[in-house]
Amino acid sequence: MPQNVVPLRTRDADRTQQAILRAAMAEFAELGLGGARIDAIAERAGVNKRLIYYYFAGKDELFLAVLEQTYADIREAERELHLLEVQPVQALRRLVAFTWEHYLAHPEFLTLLNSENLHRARHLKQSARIREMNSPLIQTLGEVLERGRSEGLFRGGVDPLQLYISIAGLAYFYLSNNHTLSAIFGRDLMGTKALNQRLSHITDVVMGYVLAD
Amino acid sequence: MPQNVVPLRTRDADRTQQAILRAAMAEFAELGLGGARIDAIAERAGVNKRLIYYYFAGKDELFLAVLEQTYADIREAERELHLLEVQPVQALRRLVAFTWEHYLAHPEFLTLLNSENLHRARHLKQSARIREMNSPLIQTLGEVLERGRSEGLFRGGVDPLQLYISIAGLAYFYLSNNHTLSAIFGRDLMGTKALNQRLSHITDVVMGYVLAD
DNA sequence: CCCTTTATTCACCAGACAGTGATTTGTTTT
DNA sequence: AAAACAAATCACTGTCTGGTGAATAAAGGG
Repeated sequence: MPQNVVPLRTRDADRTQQAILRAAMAEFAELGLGGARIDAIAERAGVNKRLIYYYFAGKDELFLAVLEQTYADIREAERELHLLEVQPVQALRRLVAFTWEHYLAHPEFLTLLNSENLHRARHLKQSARIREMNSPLIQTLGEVLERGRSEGLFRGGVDPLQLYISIAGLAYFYLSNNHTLSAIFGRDLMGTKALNQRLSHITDVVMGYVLAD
Repeated sequence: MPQNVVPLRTRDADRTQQAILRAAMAEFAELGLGGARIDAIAERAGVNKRLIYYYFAGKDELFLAVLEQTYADIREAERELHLLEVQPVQALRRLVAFTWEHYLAHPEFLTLLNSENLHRARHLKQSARIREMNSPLIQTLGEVLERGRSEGLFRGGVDPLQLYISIAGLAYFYLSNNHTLSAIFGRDLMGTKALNQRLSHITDVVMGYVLAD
């Protein structure tokens, strides 16, 4: 019987680090940076607490590692968009739907960002890695807008960063604040039908703004 | 010399409670519910810590009291809008500007809401007071939209709640996430010029969507 | 002026929490 | 198989933190 080339190991630095990172992401997303507990992360990961300090220096460094991982995931997904390979109108619709669906599928991203903003982005500002991951999305969106304008489809003078922030905000606020919104307005916002209506509304808002009259 | 009708008192339940509430609002807004410290609130308020437990039962109850105060303030401000006394187009522009300016002037509202949503609105859900403060704004907005439609100015089929959430989201996301956004995109978002551009953009987005072609 | 009520202070606690030095145990190298 | 290294465990700590029981002092009423 041939032995595995990579034998099952009882100790595995990679596996342990991944377990810590995943556990930390869940803990930070649920409770925020302030509410998260290092002991809880260790328990979630099934790992001795000391290892968190062995692989990551401390709580703040661990939080930054989680943020970096989350941004890497989003950049990875953005790369699959291929906005320049379709018509401008379709490209914009695709960007709206992608943003909506990504936030919907990754609610932890929303709460992690909220935490980081509460702390005035002090972790992000220290991160060279995230600055290197600089997204080409804004520039791509600028090209889409310019192409649509030259074809007479879109209005001119649209700042791509403003539009990007608007698309994100239209999705983000609804999903991030759904608990207080539905508590106050007494309407279910997270059912399948409501979610579809929201995506449809967001798309209408964005297209209504961008399309030439 | 006539004695003051309301003499200067060294003890004053009202004044103490207000001081605690204000201090708590600042502390919760800066650090979130998890990061806020009762001792720090007592110190900010210049009040013995024990009084926090005397007037408010505990940390969670104090947080709820702050939330209720914040909502009361916003309802108060909304009452000054008089959306039904002006033309539909002007009414909508006024609502957009009001929302933007209120968030800008009250950044604590944004972080308090983020905290409450992190906790799945568990404080708000317990609050009878906030449910009583039910905002007539959505209904008013519905009337504005209907009036505009009947005059042929606005498109039909606009859900007032969806639109309200969109207006809020367009303002909220930009202001609440400005730290991470400017860290990532390397652009100042909080200068006077940038803020004016944002309000202008938001207004364009909303009007572009609502106005009939 | 005393008595009741209410606002405020004081001293304290039990558990939680981030972080660490020393040690053991498994894996790889020689 | 022994030495060298890396991964994981153990035992512990100083401080912080939300919360509380009891004492004290000011206001107000009769």
